[in-house]
Amino acid sequence: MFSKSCEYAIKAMIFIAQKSDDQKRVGVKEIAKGTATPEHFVAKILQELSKKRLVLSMKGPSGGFYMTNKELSSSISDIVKAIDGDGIYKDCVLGLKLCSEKNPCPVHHQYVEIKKNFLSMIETNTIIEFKDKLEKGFFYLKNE
Amino acid sequence: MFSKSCEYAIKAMIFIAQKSDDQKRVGVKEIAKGTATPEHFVAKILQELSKKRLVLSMKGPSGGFYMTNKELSSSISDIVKAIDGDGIYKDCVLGLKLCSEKNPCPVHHQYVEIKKNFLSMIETNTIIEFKDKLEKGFFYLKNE
DNA sequence: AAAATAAAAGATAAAAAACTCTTTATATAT
DNA sequence: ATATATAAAGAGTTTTTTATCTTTTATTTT
Repeated sequence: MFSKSCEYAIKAMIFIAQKSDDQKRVGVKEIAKGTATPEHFVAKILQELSKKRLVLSMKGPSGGFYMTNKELSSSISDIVKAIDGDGIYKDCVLGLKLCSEKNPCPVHHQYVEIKKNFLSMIETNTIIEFKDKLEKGFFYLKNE
Repeated sequence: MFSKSCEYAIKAMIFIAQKSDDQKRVGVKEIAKGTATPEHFVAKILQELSKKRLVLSMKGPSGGFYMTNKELSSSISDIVKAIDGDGIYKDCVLGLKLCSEKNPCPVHHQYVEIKKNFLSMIETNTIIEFKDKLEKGFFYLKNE
């Protein structure tokens, strides 16, 4: 579904949302440990997220990654598009190059509906909601 | 979503269903050309499908790949499981190792419903239906 | 200003996926 | 029987993804 990079990006962003605020930042080591991701690899991904302004960062002592309300309002979809691109939006599920409404693959019409729900899911779920729900104990992130 | 191998497998099986019957078989070259897939690569995948009895094959002159009613009743899901494994059935969409009903990731409950519809789609769509529908002109396969 | 800390950048390496080529085995047709 | 056609098997190669390591740059603290 999503690439490993993308999965790591989502987990890292949720983790940063938990642990940081305007005052407090989280370092790569802590993020890697807290999300069970390879440290150097997740560092690379964080660079990318930072460059695209999905997370903020500060160098130096007491530096690290953090998010403000703006970044916290990112959806899963925003992260997916930043890391994996928009393939999930436009590619045919069977991999046909020219599949479309006018030239549909055998499952195109059925898939349209399913995709709509899936995209809606990743678009409406934002990081800040995860943070809120997690704090209320509705969900668990660190389960691996 | 699916690997390239899996996409090629699905296309190849639909193509074989179109072009072959008990008497007539299709060769790798024709399959590759008819599905716009790399010849040697799709040959490899056909070996796998043949070993797992999703398609039948005969060596020698007038040999090639073919399917009987039994093979024609395979679903997309059968092909996916044969080539990509059952990850799509059991893996967490966010990549969490221990995500489950009891220990759900933030989108688990929403995804359950979407996944149900998706799996239903790939389980109920069988190769023989594609063949029938294609012959009736409802769909187009070779559009790339 | 100097030292320390932490991300950014860049280079490298390992693993997996995608793809190609060559040889072998098997069936058919002559 | 022999020649031929075709899939099976196996051994590469290339590309992409995943992962690691090193150096540089920016910031803070002392």
